[in-house]
Amino acid sequence: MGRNMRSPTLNDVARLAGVSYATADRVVNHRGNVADKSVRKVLTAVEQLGYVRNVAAANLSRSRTYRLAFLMPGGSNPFFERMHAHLEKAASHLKHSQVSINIVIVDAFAVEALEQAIEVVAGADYDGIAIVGLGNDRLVAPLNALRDRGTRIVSLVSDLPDSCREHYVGINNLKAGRSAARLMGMAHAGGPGRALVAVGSLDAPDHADRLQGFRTVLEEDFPEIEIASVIEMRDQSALMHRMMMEAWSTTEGVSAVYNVGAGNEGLIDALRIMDRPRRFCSIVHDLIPPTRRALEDGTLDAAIDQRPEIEINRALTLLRAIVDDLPPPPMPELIPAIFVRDNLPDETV
Amino acid sequence: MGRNMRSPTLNDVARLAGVSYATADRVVNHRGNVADKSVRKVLTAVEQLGYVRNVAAANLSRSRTYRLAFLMPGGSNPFFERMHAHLEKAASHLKHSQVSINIVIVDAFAVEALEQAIEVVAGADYDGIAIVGLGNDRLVAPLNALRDRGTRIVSLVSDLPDSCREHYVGINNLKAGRSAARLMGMAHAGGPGRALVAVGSLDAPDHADRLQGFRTVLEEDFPEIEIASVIEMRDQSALMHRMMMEAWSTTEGVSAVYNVGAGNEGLIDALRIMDRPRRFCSIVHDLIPPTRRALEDGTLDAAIDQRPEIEINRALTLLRAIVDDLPPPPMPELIPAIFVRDNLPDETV
DNA sequence: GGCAATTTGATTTACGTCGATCAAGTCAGT
DNA sequence: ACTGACTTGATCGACGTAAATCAAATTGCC
Repeated sequence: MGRNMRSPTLNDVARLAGVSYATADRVVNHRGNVADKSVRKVLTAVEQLGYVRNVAAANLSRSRTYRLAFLMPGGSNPFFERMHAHLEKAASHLKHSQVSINIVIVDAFAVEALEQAIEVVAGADYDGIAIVGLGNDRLVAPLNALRDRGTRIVSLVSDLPDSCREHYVGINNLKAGRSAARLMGMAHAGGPGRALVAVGSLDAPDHADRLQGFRTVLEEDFPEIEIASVIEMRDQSALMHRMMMEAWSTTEGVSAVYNVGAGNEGLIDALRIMDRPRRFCSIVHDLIPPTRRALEDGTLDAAIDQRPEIEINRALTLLRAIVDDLPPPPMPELIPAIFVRDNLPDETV
Repeated sequence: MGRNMRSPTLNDVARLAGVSYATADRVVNHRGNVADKSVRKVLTAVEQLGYVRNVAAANLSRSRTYRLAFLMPGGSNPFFERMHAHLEKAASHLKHSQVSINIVIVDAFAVEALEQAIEVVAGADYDGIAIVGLGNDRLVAPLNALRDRGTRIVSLVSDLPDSCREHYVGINNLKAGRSAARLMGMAHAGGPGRALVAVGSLDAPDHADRLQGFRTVLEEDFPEIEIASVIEMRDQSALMHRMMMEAWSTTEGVSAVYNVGAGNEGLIDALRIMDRPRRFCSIVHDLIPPTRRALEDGTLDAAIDQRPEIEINRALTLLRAIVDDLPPPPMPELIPAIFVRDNLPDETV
């Protein structure tokens, strides 16, 4: 523990290894054409000194810029709008750290569109990309091609096939669904109940996971709560409104509602009209302006949220780290956040 | 939006301003001895080009090292143990970004000890420090002295007097207490209830805030739930156990328990012994091994957590940013996390 | 108009790395 | 011992900034 612990430089390594700077450089930068004996000497010296290359100096030297792209759904989805907004903010902040970020809009749920987008970015020589993924095998080939051209890949919100990305930035949707069920169970205080469940698409792995988690916990721990019906709609707010009203009028004794996917606006409007009993529990996903307002006025009891801003930040730190060939900084697991009326963030979300 | 938008250098600024590099440097680095006219010309050019100095190059040039210190309670508190553990991890990761971190252990709740510690670090010429604060005016003078010596200050977990720090990294404890009440209310499903509340010290502003938030929500939204008694103990686990058993046997119809502070081990042991009714709600703060186990086996219903690892990470990014005189990156508000049995992180916490 | 003080320009070194180049060295096989 | 292939050493010029020096130019003041 010396006083002025200057970190060792590559020069120090070369000197200790008894080789020239050039040779040490050849080793650490994998330039090849080095005798095994020298490689060993250099690696030993690296180990011994605890040398890590000074990334700032390295990037300065090669005037490195981080060229990143984010492939994600756009348009009318308020969740992704929130994500975009934060990404823009982060991008303008990082502009002065030589990071440039392109946002590539992709149609939601559409494998072909995503496949196509991947091929487009493959031509643009990005250093790293973040993809809101789909668990479809058609993506494996183009993604591997991308990787072979030197582009690093992380998946965001929804995972890709394991082999295609270096990290997944998102929550465990099984846990999210389980948590919803737990809250709903708590809200029934041991009493019986009937729940209406709405889901965007059961093809989407995240929705399927949530529903499965939800089911499991109800069965295991709250058998007196029954799932009256699972309504599938492709995140359509208007459809949600209609079907919810219908289910409400045709189903007896509904005590709870859980929306696995999007389309919360329609659900909330329906809830406001419905003549709910005093003990009624409604749980949705994603904190967006309508759900926030509904939490505040008591129409909703809880919203499970992924904290998309945090996910964006993580994706960015991760991408920068892996582009630099550095181990990612220690970060605790992303947790499905449970929002109630009282722990909402101050900023208008 | 040109193709290869190289960021402008100080040389570009100087050229545009019609002065020499040396003069531009004098302006941006506040070295003085520059005519007002030149200052204005340079600043205009900076604005016009959107120049921001290349921090990597700057730090390389002056071989900058970030000397940071964390002043926080140590010893037997499992919450701070968790915090320490993560800080060590982060420190060893950042060692190779020229960041050195010293942890200074301070007695919890002790103003004199904190005051003394601040004076000690004042002699060590740190670039920045993070302090688990106390809202005491005795700290104002030494903290200002510190700041005048060029040390940047952020408060962590518990705030300092406003004027003494540049940022506060921590949750809003009012929201935390309110959330606890909301969950407890939900768990009573409109029925009546009596709650036992335990608190570490009402002098600690965070505990006081939590209790006040808790009270407010119960009064406003769940008037049928009554606070049977508020037991104050200085986070003593054994005392907690004893007093909880006593309160339990002397109070009729207790339906819920809320622990505002530490000492959860004692509470959990008591809960396990107590013959609780089927619908019973227990809520605590801080996810630590005992509370995690208690959530898993159903002894506890919810734990409100600050995510200390995230707080550490934020404090570190913030400190680095302000030491570099840069605006901090956009980060969403820290939210009291609600943990139930089902959204616990995988890692053993 | 002249002296001193202030302001400016020009230039240099250093920071640690990358990506080159070029000459010199080693070694195997013939 | 000679060729050709591989291996090494030495060195150089970026990258953008900090920090310093010294000489030159511009000011203010009487």
